[in-house]
Amino acid sequence: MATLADVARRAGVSPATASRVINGSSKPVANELRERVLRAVADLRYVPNAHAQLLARPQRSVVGIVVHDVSDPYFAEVTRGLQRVATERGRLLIICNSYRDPVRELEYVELLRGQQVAAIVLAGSGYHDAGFTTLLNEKLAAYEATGGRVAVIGRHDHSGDAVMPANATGGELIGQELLRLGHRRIGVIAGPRILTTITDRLTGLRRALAGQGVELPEERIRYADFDRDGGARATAELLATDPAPTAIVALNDSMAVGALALLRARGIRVPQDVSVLGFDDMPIAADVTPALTTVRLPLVELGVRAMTLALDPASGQPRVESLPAELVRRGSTGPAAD
Amino acid sequence: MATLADVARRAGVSPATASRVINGSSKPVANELRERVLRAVADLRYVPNAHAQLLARPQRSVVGIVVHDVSDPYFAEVTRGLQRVATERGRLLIICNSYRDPVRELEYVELLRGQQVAAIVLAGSGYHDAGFTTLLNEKLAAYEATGGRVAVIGRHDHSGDAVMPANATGGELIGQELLRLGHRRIGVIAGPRILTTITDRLTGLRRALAGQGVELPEERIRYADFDRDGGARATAELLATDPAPTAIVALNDSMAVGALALLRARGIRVPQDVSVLGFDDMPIAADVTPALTTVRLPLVELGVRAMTLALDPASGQPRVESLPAELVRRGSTGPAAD
DNA sequence: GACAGCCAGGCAAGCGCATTCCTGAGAGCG
DNA sequence: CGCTCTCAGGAATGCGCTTGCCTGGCTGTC
Repeated sequence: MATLADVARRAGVSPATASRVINGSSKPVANELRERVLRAVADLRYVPNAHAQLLARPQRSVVGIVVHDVSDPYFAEVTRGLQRVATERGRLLIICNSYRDPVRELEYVELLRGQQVAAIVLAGSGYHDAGFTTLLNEKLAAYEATGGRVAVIGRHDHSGDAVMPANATGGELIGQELLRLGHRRIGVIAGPRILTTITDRLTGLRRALAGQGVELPEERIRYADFDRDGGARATAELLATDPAPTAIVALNDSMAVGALALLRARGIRVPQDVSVLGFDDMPIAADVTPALTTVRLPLVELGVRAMTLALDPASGQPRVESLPAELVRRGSTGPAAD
Repeated sequence: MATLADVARRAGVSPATASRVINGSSKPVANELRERVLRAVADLRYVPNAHAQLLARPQRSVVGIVVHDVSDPYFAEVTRGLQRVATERGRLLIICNSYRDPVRELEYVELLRGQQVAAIVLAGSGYHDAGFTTLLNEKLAAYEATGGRVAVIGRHDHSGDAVMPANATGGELIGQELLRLGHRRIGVIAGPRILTTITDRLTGLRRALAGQGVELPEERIRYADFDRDGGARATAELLATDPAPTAIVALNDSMAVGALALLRARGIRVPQDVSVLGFDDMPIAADVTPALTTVRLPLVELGVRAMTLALDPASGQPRVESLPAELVRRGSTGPAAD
């Protein structure tokens, strides 16, 4: 790799001068020298060593984000928002997938810290694990103590800047809609127990139902993998309960799609025999059949806000922005069967 | 940020010793000193400055990938494969989205080069743009000249290691299936004209059809945005041609989903009135209604192979691996209407 | 008891760059 | 013509770290 010194030698100038013309320093350089340097840069295909630059002048321009899984549509959308703002502001993005593994999440925070990133955005649910939370906050605090910025999306486990989707409210909206349609036997596909997002959504749902005296017994809650197949499996289990639920609530859309697929395979009609509801309103939700009734979360906006928070100068106290949830009625829900 | 020197001072040793215990150097260090250093590291929450490390010992451990758009399901899957291998081998991944902009792609290659990444993987279609191709190859060559490794997925514009999905074969498979079902008036939703992937798929399709004397006139090919809405718009245009096509081939699944949505909105039955075919077999393809007949590309495998190629030591000559395409028949296709 | 051999740990160089400080040459003025 | 002021460009330093090399104290052997 060609170095600054190579460029300088070829141009017949000192490295200092070469550096100045390459960086457009305020210090004036004679036109002839400038051109010689530029030509040498082109000839040598010189690209500055970013590590050396960062060592010499520690300005942090990279932002790290830790998401559960970019290929999950939820995070794909959130990431799109994060990316948009980062790019607009000329920041490079390092995307790390934790695959919902708290240990890996911790490792990535450490790694990002070593990379001297300007900010870290943690996107996705927190974990019900006090030990983990303590450790995470310690690491985050150490990072912030050195000027690093942190923003989180949808998690309670960090007390700094955060943008929060209305998970509980979304749960309530679903509960109200179910009651309106006369459902009282409700099955829930809940995703991994360890995620706080799940608890939040479940709590909202429970609250709404309890208002009308409807219970959510533990046997009608299935903790499944957060994807399509997890949803299908959980649906099969719920159908095996007796009496079977008249409505199935999946706590994200991927699992709802799995539920739809299994019901179709079993010849069970949606919504005539059973209603299905999702959560998130991921892009494909309107395109499955029947189209999915779900709770819309402003996914891209979550990312946009979080990155904005992370990149704006730190304010004295933590800023928490709440983003609304909204019920989207589509074809997968109808009046209770009995 | 605490530095190595801080740690050394606190432990009462030299920076050299501290470095050695932290890196687990082969050189032995007395147990007592080792413990003192470890304690200092913990107390100070010391994390080595990755840039300084990379400067001092230029071992490149991060890999950069440039994709068109991670939130596109196609690339989400490919990225999953890339990520898997990178993680297994302990490499950090920098993901850059070019959003199908050649200029941005060039910029990212440059940036990744400056980051001293060990390898660059370019995923996604090349461009019909000779100027761009030349520039790209120049930059890539300069990068490889300094020991950088390059692998590409599904593009012809670089002569090094590559893994190629069978785009043309996939097009042929679709053509054959169409002929088998008796379709002769075929509309194509083609995605951006500038992408070589589109041309490849189109060429295969044309070849199969030409075998039976079926033509693909230019007015039945719509060059649309590569997403759902682009597919819907293009479908509306194709329906306006007279006589309307009996089958619509979308050159990726997202556009096919858009086609399905528009047809449903217009009350046109699939496959009775018109057949619809997609390309890629993205995860959701089986869950739309009717389920999408499409060409399956081993998306995750593409990523796995490419990253493997990129991380394995360079061989003398370029290695090109071809991955097969396979037709997946589902509910969206049927015999021609007339 | 003296010397060779060995090993833990420190010293210092250098990775590639930005930047401060200094030098030397030219311009301007008396 | 000589002096001072100005400014372009170069020398040198340091960012945080790794590592080759050297030192000093120890053990072992004859």
